[in-house]
Amino acid sequence: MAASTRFCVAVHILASLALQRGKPVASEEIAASVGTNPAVVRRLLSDLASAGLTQSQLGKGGGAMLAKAPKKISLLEIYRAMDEPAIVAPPRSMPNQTCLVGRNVQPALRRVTEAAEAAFFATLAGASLKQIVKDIKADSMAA
Amino acid sequence: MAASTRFCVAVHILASLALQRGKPVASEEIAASVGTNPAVVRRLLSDLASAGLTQSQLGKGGGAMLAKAPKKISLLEIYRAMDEPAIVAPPRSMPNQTCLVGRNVQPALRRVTEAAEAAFFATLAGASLKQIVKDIKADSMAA
DNA sequence: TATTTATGTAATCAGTCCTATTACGGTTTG
DNA sequence: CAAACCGTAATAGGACTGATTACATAAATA
Repeated sequence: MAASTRFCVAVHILASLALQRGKPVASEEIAASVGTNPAVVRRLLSDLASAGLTQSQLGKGGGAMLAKAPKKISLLEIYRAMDEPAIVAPPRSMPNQTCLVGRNVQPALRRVTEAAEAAFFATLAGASLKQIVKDIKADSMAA
Repeated sequence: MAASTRFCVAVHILASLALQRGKPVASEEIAASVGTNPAVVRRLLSDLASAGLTQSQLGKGGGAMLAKAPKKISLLEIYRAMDEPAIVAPPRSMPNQTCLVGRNVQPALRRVTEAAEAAFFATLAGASLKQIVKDIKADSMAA
């Protein structure tokens, strides 16, 4: 699978914005930190803005800014904004419905996987962008 | 992303074996229940055998069987046997190491994502193949 | 022993998704 | 009006999935 790296990059972007405290940051500047193309950053920023996490200022001197305080942005919100697919992907072809197992395995399994995904999300919900920013600063102190 | 469906299919396969109570089941028969190609089933079975969850009998009248009791097979073991990639994929290109954020975001983020993945795995570890089989039977009763 | 049935594995192919890149229209500042 | 910047679409290269075919090997059986 070519797994999506969007979530990690989105966190990187938001952390960069948080460290600028309201000053608009150009997509080109962010892209230089992430190590990717400005258009990629703008595309992610577009999704983050739709989710209400950022806002952009057009025109000269413009750029992206946080729309909420870092403390109020949970990692789950960021994850959701990326519209990632389910962690556990169901089979592509329909199982044989005339078979006892084929008819019932996937619903039975889904009950467990949904609980597991919920546990995953709950952990992300418990961490905020502020914590990430704090960790970034702490790492810089230690070095 | 073309997410992997291997885990769900593997559970389907193992549930089919569990319901046969030790009688070897041919890959063709399993494939008919799953709705896929026998070679796909054999490939998954190969991974499951490597993980010690199944064993195969070659030759005429052969097929696959469980190597352990359903009660002793957790969904986490099955998931691990599929060798799925990490749930949260790190960026492909290295962030700019001369930048405070670029240097430190990913390690900081990883601490949280590892905790989230651990929560996901813990839930899978708490469920066994036996439960799935029981649910399958229960569903058939209800219908 | 020859035949039949099955597994194990490799090779290939089409389809899908991801990221990078280019391009261009629209917006705001100066 | 010119410059800087965003928003979005289109395209291309790479990577991974699952389906399929093929074939060597192993075990049961007549």
